[in-house]
Amino acid sequence: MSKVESQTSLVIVVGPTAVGKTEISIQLAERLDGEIVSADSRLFYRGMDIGTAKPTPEQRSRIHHHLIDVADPRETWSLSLFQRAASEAIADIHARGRTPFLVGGTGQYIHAVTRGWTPPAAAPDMSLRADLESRAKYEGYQRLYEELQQFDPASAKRIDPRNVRRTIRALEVIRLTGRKFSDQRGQAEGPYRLLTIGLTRPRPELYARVDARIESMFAAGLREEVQGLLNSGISLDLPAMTSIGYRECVGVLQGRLTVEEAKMQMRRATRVFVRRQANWFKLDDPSIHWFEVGRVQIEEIESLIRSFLNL
RNA sequence: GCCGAGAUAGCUCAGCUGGUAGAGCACGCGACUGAAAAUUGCGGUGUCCCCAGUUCGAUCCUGGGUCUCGGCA
Repeated sequence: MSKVESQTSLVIVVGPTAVGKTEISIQLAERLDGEIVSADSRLFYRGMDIGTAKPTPEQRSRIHHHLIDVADPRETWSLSLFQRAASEAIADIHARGRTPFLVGGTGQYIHAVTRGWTPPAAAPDMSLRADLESRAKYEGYQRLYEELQQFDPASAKRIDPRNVRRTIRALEVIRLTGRKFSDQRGQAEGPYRLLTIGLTRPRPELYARVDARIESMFAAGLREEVQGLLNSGISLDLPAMTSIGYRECVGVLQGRLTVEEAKMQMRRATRVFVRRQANWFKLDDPSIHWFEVGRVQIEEIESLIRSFLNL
């Protein structure tokens, strides 16, 4: 068996939020006997459906989706957990003779899978983080950063001094493992044979879709969904509750924001999000096959995938 | 109609009795290896409402206009 034949073929579908990934990827999976592995840091969580624009039950009945609704919102899922679960799901789909599609908007997670990242194995230590956070607050972020410079200059060079989050993570790994953070983050040969489909739309069109989607989220009961989470006693500083739409609705429910203000903040935050997502997948990346949604026929993408899969 | 206040970046506004401008947000670009829809770095934005005058020089001073917002009729 040649190396190529022994490698699992993986189709990636990327693109900004609201571009139309969900529907297009389902159609492609239907035509190509595929299953979808979600690469989205918010779709893990059960009970967060409206604000995350999760694929609907109807959509999910058409195609098997993996890594959706796999966690309680009170849990914290992470890059490493995702990476492991995604590899398993892909292997499982492949073993059953079907085609895995990795679809989602969380660029970091997709790179971790496709580029064979090996993140440092030290699991998050919340009390250590809280400790370091309070030091950053009372002694200043400079102190933490100086500490990082001292113990791991290579990491310090790659992290902005004021980026307390990343500084803390690096210090955490050093503290927990006794080794430098920079020595532990690796990148292996990616384990898959890849075809990356990028979906795009002109920014103004995308922004208009975002605005419309925000309206329909409220119409569909976003506030009630958030109220339900609050009723369950969820803590507001969990990652799940930092999601766009959720934090703003909390503001409304606590009387800090009007609905109009919340919508405006959501529009802004989502547009910023769109731009930041674009940092992970560039239009001039030669390894990505870009298609403008609305101007491309699904058959065109399908036939590209077919030839990749040798069908 | 009268009396006040104002007109500066896409928006909200700052601008020391004159030397052609600035902050937040927005917008654009970048970083990211167990919080990533998180966190964070960098960068443009302009007939300083119009016309005249004073001045070597007006966003700033003077006069006139236009418009906006208050208050009183």
